[in-house]
Amino acid sequence: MTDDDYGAIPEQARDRWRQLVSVINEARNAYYQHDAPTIADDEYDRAFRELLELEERYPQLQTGDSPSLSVGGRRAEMFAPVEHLVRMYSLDNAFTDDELEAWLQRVSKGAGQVGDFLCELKIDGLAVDAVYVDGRLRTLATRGDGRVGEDVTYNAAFIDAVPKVLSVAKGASVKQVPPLLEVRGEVFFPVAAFDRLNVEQLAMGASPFANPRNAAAGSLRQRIDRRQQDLAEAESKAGERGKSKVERLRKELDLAVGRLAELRFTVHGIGAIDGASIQRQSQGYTLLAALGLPTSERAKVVPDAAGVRAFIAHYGQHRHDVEHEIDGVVVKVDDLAVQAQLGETSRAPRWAIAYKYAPEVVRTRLLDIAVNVGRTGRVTPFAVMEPVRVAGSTVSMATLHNADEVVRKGVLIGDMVFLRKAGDVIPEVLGPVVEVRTGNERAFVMPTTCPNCGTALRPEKAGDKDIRCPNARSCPAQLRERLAHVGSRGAMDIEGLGDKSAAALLDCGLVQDEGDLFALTEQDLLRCPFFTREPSKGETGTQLSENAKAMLAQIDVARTRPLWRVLVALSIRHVGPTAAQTLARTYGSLRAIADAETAELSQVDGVGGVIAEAIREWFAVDWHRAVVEKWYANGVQLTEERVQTGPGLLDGLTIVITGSLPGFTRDSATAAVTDRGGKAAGSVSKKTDLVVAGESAGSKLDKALSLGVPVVGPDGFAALLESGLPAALANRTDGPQA
DNA sequence: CACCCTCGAGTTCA
DNA sequence: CTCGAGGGTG
Repeated sequence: MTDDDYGAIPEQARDRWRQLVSVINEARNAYYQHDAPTIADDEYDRAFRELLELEERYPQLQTGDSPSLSVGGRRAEMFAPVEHLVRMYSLDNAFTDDELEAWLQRVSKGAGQVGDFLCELKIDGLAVDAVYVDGRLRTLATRGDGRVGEDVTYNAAFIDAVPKVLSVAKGASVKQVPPLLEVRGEVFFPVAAFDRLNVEQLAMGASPFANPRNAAAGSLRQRIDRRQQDLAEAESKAGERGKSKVERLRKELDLAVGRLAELRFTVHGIGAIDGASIQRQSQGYTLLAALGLPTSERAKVVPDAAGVRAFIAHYGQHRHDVEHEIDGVVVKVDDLAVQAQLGETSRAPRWAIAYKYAPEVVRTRLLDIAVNVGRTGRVTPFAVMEPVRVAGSTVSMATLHNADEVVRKGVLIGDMVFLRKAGDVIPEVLGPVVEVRTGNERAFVMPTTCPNCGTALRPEKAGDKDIRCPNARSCPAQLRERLAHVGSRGAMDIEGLGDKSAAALLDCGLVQDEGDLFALTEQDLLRCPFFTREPSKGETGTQLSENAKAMLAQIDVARTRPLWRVLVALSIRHVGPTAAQTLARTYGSLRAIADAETAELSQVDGVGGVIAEAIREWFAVDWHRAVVEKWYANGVQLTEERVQTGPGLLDGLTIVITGSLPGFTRDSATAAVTDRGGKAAGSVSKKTDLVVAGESAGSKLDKALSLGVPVVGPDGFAALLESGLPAALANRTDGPQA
């Protein structure tokens, strides 16, 4: 039983097809009408390929308006599709050393004798396919989907680095030029040319290219033919008036051609070849070089896995000493017989891998610096950037902390900026690429009034770097953020109460502030479309959505949360989980804390004059006290039994937990420590007694090792909770020192 | 009064 | 993760 021809088409497939068609058509329109792609090329290719596959399976889908029927559609008008003689595979990636080792293992298992490896740099450029017939360039095409690419032969004429005619070098081992030769390589801009190009782009008022790959693709895609036609046309009917137009067109053509001339080309593979036989990949390179094709001087044959590691390590150190940008190293099994033995998967050869260097710094355009108002009124500038892929995800925003920080980083709005992921997670703007400044950039000016409520901003205290919106009572941003904070994991932990629902509750007028939260009823929520859904069969009237019901249930459960969570939820300045826990433990009720003298409060460990005063001031505000009263009236528990904890197993110990531990969440692991009288600190210092490192532990582990703080794994953590520090230390994983 | 250690706050993307 | 800033110690 097959789905072919007359089988029913699953609804999913039809939906997906519609989705793909709209993505593709949209991308084509954007590209041809505005010359500005909405999606990345590989995304387009992926969508197109998926469409073809889908239509192959369900031919009924291929209606007359499918983009697949106009192969490349309008794209074909630009650059005709070219089928590669031999399919161009993509390469599997290794992002970590472990993945590299796994590949080395697989290779040695899959082949009896692997022999040499060929290591080469992975150039950040555009993969192309060149076909030479009788030594003459017949076609140059982009990689496309690996089977079919776009014909850019016309432009190839202007790329000096791509040989148009091959000839045999004197003294070469080959006797003659092969009658048919298909080579693969990378077209790229050297870093210096790339920077110049971006300066040019900016001068023309166009966006700079984010990376050399985009620049190479953009340059290769230029309609040189059309520009030439336009120029010829203008010249033929050039009156006095048309003269400036001719000049302009000529200048543009020169620029476009000049760009192509700056492209470099490095070959790194053979597709089809007639009239020559080779046994090794490296031998192939020698042959190509002998024919006058540009091969990399940096490719190196190494005898074993150790050689591979050394090559990778070397260029990891000297990444930026090369004239082009490198995103990694390609490792290939050199022996073609072994390559054949290992074979290919459906998408990539098993005999090669692309090792990608890990910590990435990319460039992108700083479009704007906007400001955000947080729950405490703090005004934080953040960078709004052209979305760019860095270290595994697409980033478009990054915090800039405060106005001083913007000045310190020296970035201007409109700058090209360096961006990285700090700790591989949090995007961080490093600074501007000053070389490509045009003078059109403008400095960021910190607003003086709140963008949300218009209140004049001011620092809380003289000398503070942060400036704040003092309108805590009615600034919409602060209200929303505070409300969402009540629901957050560190506070009352109400699932379903986040930014979105907080905004909805306020917009619909269901709450005036966080005080009304615990009085919410089903009837209330029904008045707000955000929390409702259409009635299904058999129901009458608008219904509460499942999410809304769940949120109400969570709000109900939250009424009996421990006192410290209530304290955190109130957003009292400087009172976070740690201070709240000591306060709750010391006083046992919110009333006692509200009534305490500042002198008394500041005796509490971790609470000093500033925090004590902040607490007193908070409770002195009428509407703050009203919040507490409303919560109390609606059943929120404001006291807790002071559990007399006997001497704990971990009394006086400071433990830092990093990474993920099997069987624990971050919170439950810290709770396990504090329950036993220990202190679960957030950062490692000399005072740390023990670091518990779980899966994928990060910089804290490094810090511990450098400070000589003992480190244990999950086993050690179990021992710690069971029988204390000495038992845990028996499980040290950092190489115990005496 | 330095300094170091912590905490709080804001924050990104899938 | 990073910055700012409070708390505590020498």
